[in-house]
Amino acid sequence: MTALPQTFSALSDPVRFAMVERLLAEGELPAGRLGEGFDISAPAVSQHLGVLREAGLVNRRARAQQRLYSIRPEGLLAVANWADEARRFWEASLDRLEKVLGKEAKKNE
Amino acid sequence: MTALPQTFSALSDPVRFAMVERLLAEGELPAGRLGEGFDISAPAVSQHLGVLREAGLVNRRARAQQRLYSIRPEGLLAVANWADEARRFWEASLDRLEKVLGKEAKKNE
DNA sequence: CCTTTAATTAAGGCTTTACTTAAATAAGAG
DNA sequence: CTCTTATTTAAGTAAAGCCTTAATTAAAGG
Repeated sequence: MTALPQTFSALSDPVRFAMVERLLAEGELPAGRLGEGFDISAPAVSQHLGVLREAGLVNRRARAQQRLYSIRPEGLLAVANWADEARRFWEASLDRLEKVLGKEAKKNE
Repeated sequence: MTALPQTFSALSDPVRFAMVERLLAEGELPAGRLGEGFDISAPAVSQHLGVLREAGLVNRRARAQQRLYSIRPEGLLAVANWADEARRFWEASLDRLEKVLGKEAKKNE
């Protein structure tokens, strides 16, 4: 049900990851500006943005010839929630481990 | 320095993602059991686990012929921290947006 | 020892991904 | 209209990813 692997796939490319970070830090930006600093062609930039859009990580709207991209919180929220849930799991594991260690300690008293 | 794209890449495959979830839910498991239910060969399982290990998401230890895998919290913690930081960014964006909307509302009073 | 069990490494094939250049679309400027 | 600006779509290529079978490593059991 959760399309998390697709979200992770979109974020697994360094260029796309940097684009997302840039959008987080600077807010809405046109495709052109999002391509700055990467030394790849404009079509490559457009294709990367297409992947992010497909994964539900960004919104797009038109302003004249520009296409303005912005973060779509839902996608990142899904990541945050999953990672948080994961943390609860391993904290539970640590608790179980502590209990075991506690018993071991008692044994050695 | 954050190798987050590599972490995301490791989690972008449905098989590996499921393996991580299984390790979270059940704790340490041998390679053989982690391959159950996927209809892929043992080498494929081993290669997936190699990717997870390379990305710092799992630990491995030996017990007889078995190789026992378990979650390495640091990797997932990095994801959780990043997603959390990201949330703060877009919440800040929303605050900015609300301020603008507030001004608009006053205009229309 | 020899066999079984568990997993890995090696080698090769097929598919997907990330890039390129060229062509197309679309809006504003002259 | 025509030209420029911004971006996308199309088509092709090289690299990376995931899988397979075969061979290898390593420990345990008879």
